[in-house]
Amino acid sequence: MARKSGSDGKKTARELRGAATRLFAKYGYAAVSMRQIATEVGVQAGALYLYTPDKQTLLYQIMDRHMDDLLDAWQEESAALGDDPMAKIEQFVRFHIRFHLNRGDEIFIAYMELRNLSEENFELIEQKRRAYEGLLGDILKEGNASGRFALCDTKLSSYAIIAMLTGVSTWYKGDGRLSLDKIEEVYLCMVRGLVSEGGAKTQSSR
Amino acid sequence: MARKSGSDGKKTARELRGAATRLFAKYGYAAVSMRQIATEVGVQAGALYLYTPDKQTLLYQIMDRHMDDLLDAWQEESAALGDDPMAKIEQFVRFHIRFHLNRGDEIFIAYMELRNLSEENFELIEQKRRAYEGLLGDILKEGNASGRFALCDTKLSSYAIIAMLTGVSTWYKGDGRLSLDKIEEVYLCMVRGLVSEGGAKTQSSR
DNA sequence: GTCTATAGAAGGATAGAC
DNA sequence: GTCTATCCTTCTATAGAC
Repeated sequence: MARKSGSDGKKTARELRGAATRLFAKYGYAAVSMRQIATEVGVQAGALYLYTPDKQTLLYQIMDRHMDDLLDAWQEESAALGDDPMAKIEQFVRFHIRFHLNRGDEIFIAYMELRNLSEENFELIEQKRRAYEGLLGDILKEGNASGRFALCDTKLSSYAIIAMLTGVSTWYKGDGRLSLDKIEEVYLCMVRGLVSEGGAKTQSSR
Repeated sequence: MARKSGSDGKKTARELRGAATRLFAKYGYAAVSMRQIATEVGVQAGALYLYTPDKQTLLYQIMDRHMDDLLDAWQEESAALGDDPMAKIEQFVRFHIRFHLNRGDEIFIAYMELRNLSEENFELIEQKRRAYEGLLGDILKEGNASGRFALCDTKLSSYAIIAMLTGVSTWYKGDGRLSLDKIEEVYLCMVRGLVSEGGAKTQSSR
């Protein structure tokens, strides 16, 4: 793999993924052409195929890498946590908001472009998506079983929490009236209300 | 406007909107071709342009009609309501879930294809979308002002509630373990938890 | 490693026959 | 009101020069 001076394959590959991520998020996978991506990267369209076999694989790799990052980051973040379900869910809320706000483009793609994955690729991503949702589901189950939570419904509570947390990405603009800390605090407050329905309020450590 | 027997313009126009709605929801606006739509309708591609000036207008009309239906339906549904914010929000929750589950395709389009609207069309739709979200916002403001609710944050609560309610569309399949009634009940329960945080629980009339 | 050139398919939209 | 035929553009992906 001889390399000319002045060119850098690794860098171009990175820029390709970056450009594709930005453009897919902004205009949608189907609406973005390889030519557009090439222009953004600063190379000719044909040159892209040195770095990806096709457009579909480009989409899949963006989503797959995102899911891996997400799952790995939670592994790391949750390692030091004890057994208290309330502490766990608070950590999860903070984690989800923070992680997702830092990656607006990837999130958008992850939620909008599932249907543009090939059948096989969809299955692979869907599996990881379910694994992530299962993390929250497990916390809720534990909390409900131990009596720490009083859920309206375990499964639906997990859907509702994921939906409201992910929804932050749809309106958050870094320049608003609310700091990231304040947003986390408000969502913690709301999630506490959700998991404690019908029972005594448990004030957390925050 | 002479018309041959055996053909029916009104009917074809209706079928065009129906086919476009189904296909846009399933594959995405950008990924669907006019030829595909024509095949679904059962006419030739050229014939579509008797009923719509272009593809963009087709998308806009689907979304605009949907928003009008939504706003009109709430007008009707809320007309008989009194002043109690808790009664209002319960009605809103039921209404939103029921309305949206009956129109999975339109919802999907309304939330996924905003970015494929032209700039002017986007503004028009966005205006109606904000009007709808404002309905919930007003209920929350009233409830908070009267002390009936104890919200973590008025604006964010409305975002969170809309997000969790709309999220139902993403997992609901008419054949699941949960009936529509049960789903409404669970979401009512969760929303009560959300609006009553930190204060005494108010048991509603259900 | 990137370029130009191009194959080959498909797209939106229009014209004119019937 | 619908058809066939077609214009013109754009697309993904490949071939081969440098």
